[in-house]
Amino acid sequence: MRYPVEETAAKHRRLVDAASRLLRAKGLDGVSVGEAMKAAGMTHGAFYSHFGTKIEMAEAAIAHALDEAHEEIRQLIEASPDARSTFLDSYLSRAHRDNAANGCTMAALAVEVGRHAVGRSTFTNRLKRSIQQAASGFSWGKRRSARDQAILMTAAMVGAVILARAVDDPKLSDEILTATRRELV
Amino acid sequence: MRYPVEETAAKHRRLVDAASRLLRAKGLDGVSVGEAMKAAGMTHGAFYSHFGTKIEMAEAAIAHALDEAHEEIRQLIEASPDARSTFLDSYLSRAHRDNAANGCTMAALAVEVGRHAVGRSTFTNRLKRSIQQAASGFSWGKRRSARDQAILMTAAMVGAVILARAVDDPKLSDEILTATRRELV
DNA sequence: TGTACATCAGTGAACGCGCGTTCACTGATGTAC
DNA sequence: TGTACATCAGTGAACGCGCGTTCACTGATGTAC
Repeated sequence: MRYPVEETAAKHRRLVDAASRLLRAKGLDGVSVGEAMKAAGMTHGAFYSHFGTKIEMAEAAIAHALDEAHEEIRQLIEASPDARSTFLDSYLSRAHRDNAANGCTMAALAVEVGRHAVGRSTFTNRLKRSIQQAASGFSWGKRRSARDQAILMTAAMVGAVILARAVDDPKLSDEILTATRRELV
Repeated sequence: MRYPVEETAAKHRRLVDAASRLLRAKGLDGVSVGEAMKAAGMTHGAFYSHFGTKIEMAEAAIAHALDEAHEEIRQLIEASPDARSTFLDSYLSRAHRDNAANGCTMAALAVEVGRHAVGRSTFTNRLKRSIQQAASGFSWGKRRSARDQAILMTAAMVGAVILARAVDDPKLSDEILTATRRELV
C-alpha cells in the first residue's frame, strides 16, 4: 500500500542511521540488507524502494556518519577554547574504543573504503574537510605547520583506536590509547 | 594419492604465504578458500588436509606475515644506525600504500581482527613484540618515554597508510604520507 | 632387500546455507477531474 | 468538495549464486614384515 510521504522519509532516515551504526560495528560484509532493514523496522523486500543496491546504502550511511561527526566537532570547537584536548580525550577513550557502532567512521570503515570502491569519493571529501576543520579550529604548536599537525593527529588517533580494538590484552589496549594521548597533547 | 612429506610441507608453506598476501589485499571475506588454494597451486578440496577451518588458515597467515615483518625490521636495525628513519621512509611510501598484499599486516587486517575474534591473541603478542622492538631498537628523542614514542609512531603510521589508501585524490593521499613522515622524524 | 598393504594429500562433485536481488501482490495515499 | 483511480512503499515468497564444508574416490608413499 501507499504510505504518507513524510512517514517514508522518516523510515529512510532511520534506515541510513541504523545502517551507519551496523556498518561501523560489523563492516560491509558483516551486515546484510535484511539486518539493516530490520533495524529500521521494515522487512527486506522494501529495501529496493530506498536504494538501488546495498553499496548505495553503504555510501549514504558513510556520508551520514561523517557529516554527523563533522557537526559534533564544529559544536565542540564553538563551545570550548581547549577543544583539541577535549576531542583527544573523548576520541582516545575506552568508551570510544568499546563502542565502534557509534564511533568514528574512519577508524571503523576506512580500510574497507580503501579495498572496495565503496564511498571512496565521499570519504575523500569528508576527510579533506575534517583535516581543514582540525587545522583551523584547534590550537597548535607554532613551530610546525598546523595542517601537518592536524594530519598527524588524525592518523595517530585513527591508528590508535584501530590497534586498541584489535588487541586482546586490556593493559596493552589502554596503554595504546593513553600513550597516544600523551604524545599528541 | 599419498605425497612426499617435504612436498606436502612445501605446499602448506605456499598456502600460508599466498593466504597472507590475499588476505592483506582483500580482507577475510574477500578471499575464498578456493582462491587461496588456487594461488597455492591446489584445488579447494584439499584445503581441509591443511586446516580445520578458514579461520585457522587466517590465523596462520596473520602470524606468518607478522613474523616476516618482525624479522625484516630486525635486520634493518642490525644493518643501519638510522633504522628508524629508513623504516619511516619505506612504511610511508607510495609503494607500500599501493601494495597492500605485500605490506603491513596491521594496516591491512587490524580492523578485522578487532571485529571478529580472528587471530586476536596472535595479533596482540606480535604487536607487543613490535612495540618493544621499536622502542629499544630505534633511536628516540630524550625528553619523552621511548615506549610512548614507539606507540605513537606505530599508531600514526598504521593510521596514515589506512587513510592514504582510502582516499581518492592522489594529492591528498600523498600529503597524508609526507605530512606524517615530517611530523614523525 | 623385496613384497604387501595401510595411509593420507589431493581431486572434483555435491550439499546446505545465507546472501543480494526480484517479483506478484496489497491497499492507503495523493491526484485528476 | 466529492469521487475514481493510478501510484508506489511495503510484505513475504522465491531465485540464483558463491561460499565453506563434506565426501567418495585415487594412487604413490612410507611402513611392517
